[in-house]
Amino acid sequence: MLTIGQLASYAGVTIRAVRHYHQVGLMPEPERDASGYRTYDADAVVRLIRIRTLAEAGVPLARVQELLDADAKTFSEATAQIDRELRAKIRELQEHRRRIAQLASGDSLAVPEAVADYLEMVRAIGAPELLISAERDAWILVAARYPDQIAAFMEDKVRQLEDPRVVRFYQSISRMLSGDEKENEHLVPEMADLLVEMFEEAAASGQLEQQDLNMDDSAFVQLLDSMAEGHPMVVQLRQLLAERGWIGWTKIERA
Amino acid sequence: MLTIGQLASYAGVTIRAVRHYHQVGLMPEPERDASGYRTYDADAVVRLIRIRTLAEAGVPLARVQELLDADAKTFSEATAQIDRELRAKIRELQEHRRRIAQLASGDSLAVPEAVADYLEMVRAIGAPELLISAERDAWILVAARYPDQIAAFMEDKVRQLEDPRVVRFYQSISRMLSGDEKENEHLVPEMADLLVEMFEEAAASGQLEQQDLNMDDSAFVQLLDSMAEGHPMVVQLRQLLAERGWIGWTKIERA
DNA sequence: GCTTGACCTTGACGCAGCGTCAACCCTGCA
DNA sequence: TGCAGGGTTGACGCTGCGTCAAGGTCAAGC
Repeated sequence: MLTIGQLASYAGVTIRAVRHYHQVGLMPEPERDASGYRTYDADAVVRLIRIRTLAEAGVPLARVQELLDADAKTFSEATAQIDRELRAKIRELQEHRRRIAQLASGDSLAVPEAVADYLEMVRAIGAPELLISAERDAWILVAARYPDQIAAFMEDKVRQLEDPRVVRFYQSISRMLSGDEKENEHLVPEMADLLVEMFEEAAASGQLEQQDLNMDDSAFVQLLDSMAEGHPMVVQLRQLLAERGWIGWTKIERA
Repeated sequence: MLTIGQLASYAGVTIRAVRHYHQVGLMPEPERDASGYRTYDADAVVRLIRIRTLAEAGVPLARVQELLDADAKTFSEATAQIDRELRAKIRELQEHRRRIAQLASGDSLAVPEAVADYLEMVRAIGAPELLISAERDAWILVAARYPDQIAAFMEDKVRQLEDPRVVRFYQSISRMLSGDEKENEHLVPEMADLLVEMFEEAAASGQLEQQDLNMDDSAFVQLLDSMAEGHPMVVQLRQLLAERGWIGWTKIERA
């Protein structure tokens, strides 16, 4: 007769594993000796080795029993099923590897490549890092909300950068952030004028209606607005724009 | 301001996941409104999306924090590390697939191929299934105890099958199991004679000493003996062998 | 006969990442 | 005012054991 330790060592498993198999009903609890020790015979070793063999092949414990007393047909069906599950897990992990590799190579966490490219252009024209980082956050939101449209949005934004006034606008922001208060008193109204000029053009060419189609979720627009309003400059600008008849920020509308 | 449901839906995760992230400290618990509801802002959405992005790439939650505020170098080291872990898991699963395939194709659970081949030969010479199944169990034990030597053991056993007396011995067992009591009274002493004859030869050619080298674990020998003693025929045979000066079963010795 | 160390016992938490009740409160709309 | 559809905390479930904790038991050496 064997103790649990001898059983476990003959079968090449841990004592804890044996007790676990008792607990889940894979092996019946054996007789106890006078002092309460479990006593095993050779058949228990054989059964335990069979269990171990299946477990080491990736068979979930919950299905080991069914495989142990399966006929050839049932057995091969079950192994085929388990193999499918193993393949699925492997595919999942490979997908993880793909994503990890993308993150490692990619510019910045959680933004699609198109956004990263756009942000690089914005940086190139001299926008401050503070703004770039704020834009990145905003576009992360947009990309999560409209994953299919983010590429089109970025095309639009890149085209807008061709307008020298847009470039001037970003550069003004840069000057504002590094400059002193006094200078900013000129700057902000100038920027408002610039924006109004562009808004009028956009309205004339029908671009404002296109905006309506894209940004149909007003709660989401409010959310993006709320991010921008973290900066006093935006608040100030929106005030001036409102005086000139334009409201909104993420989504621009005539008052 | 957002509720937890809105936050979760913007970020594309479940409410339960958000609460879990609070619990493990990945996201700080936000302010509550008058009625105890959690209230979130846009930054929370951004943070949550970043977390989701990492989690979906297979980064363990415990390391997400560290990756979120890592510089480029730390980040790439960490992702390399995680990729190694993913590869290791994939290898493990592939090993499981290999084993499952072996089991599916193999003759019988948990026996090495050499044993399965030997058992097939035993079956071919007309041994009864009961004995084959008992032999299989015994060899499962031996293979687990001496994995490196099992192939050599099988070579020995296959060679033994070339002796016509061994074949006759197995066939006698077959007759015994199917025959009636009266006939067995002759059979068992005959079998004992046959065994003694072979033992004497083995002793003369020095094969018994080789046995000593292989079976050095006396507790294990006892274990195997105990399996055989499940059958009254073995008990009877051992009695007769003992009278003729031979003791043991798994390991044969002169009295 | 006593100590020592190795082995046995049960019980319970821990791990990863949430899913899924349960039982109850809050809010907005008809 | 009632109801549907949010929200809240709390706790168990899943997988396969590892790892304490707090003992009782056994064999061996003194």
